[in-house]
Amino acid sequence: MAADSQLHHEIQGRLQQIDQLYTRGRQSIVEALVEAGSPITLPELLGRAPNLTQSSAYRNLAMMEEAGVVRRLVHSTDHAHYELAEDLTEHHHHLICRQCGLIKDVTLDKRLERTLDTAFDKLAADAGFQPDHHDIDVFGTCADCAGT
Amino acid sequence: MAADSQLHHEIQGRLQQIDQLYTRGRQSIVEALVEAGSPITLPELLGRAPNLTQSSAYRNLAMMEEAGVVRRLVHSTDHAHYELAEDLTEHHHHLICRQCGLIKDVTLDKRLERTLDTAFDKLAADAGFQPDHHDIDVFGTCADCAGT
DNA sequence: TTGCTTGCAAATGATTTGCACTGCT
DNA sequence: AGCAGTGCAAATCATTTGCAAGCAA
Repeated sequence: MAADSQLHHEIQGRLQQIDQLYTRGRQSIVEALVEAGSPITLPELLGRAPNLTQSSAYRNLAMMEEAGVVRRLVHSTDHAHYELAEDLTEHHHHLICRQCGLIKDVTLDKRLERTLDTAFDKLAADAGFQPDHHDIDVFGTCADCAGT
Repeated sequence: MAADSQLHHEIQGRLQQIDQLYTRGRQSIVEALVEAGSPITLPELLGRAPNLTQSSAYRNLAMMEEAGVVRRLVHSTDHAHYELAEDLTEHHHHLICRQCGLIKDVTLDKRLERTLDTAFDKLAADAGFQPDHHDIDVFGTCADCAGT
């Protein structure tokens, strides 16, 4: 709970920086994302917070992405998935089930992450890129779908 | 040239396996992807092969994705990008410019790839996943946009 | 011929937007 | 009162699909 109110406070701060209020509806979105625990789609979000309206949810998610509060993931043709920004949670990657679309968060060990960052920095530099973030998605079949 | 006709032959084989012909239009798509050298969007594809029609291009790309000939990348809200399947080219990852959307292919060294695969297999196993592929996208700013 | 492919135009579905209304401050 | 936020309904835009006509085996 303490961690939660800390989170809400931090978020309010980030919204303030772009002159936005942390309204009840926006809090509902954040709470739904926290409770979900992994990236969810807009319909899923509305299911978890029925007080929300589709258009406002889209609007607020877009605004909060601006504010660095949420992140939008696009892996498939249909619904994008949303999760809290990484620096509000933890640096992590995704295990994605090709069958059902389930997305599971996973973390790599620090040493390996450091190795990767070094490798990416070098690669990017060679290509004239200035890297600022990396995503790793591992595709496969989840336990449920494997049993099909 | 030799490598190219080899490629076309291989592709024709893959299409045959799902009872599809390697028609002129489909060849145009593949040629455009080869010439592009990096993932391109549908409008870009049509620009490179003006003989193509939008709907047929979409249809054929979808079918060729089925056949394991092309891959569809979805990183942003707008147009998806298409590239040849990895086993027709080479295992690689993407450097993506946040400003202009440019996507550049890069490869990691074999040793690091092996380390990663091992790590992912372990992670996935712990989560009950059966992994079959990984994508790594490095986001940042490309040389052109950095000069803005 | 005999279907598989194509092109055109219309449909679909996620996301966005206009506008009038509600609720803070 | 005054303006940011919301909900509703209509608009967008990438992608998909139905159908009639063209092309390859």
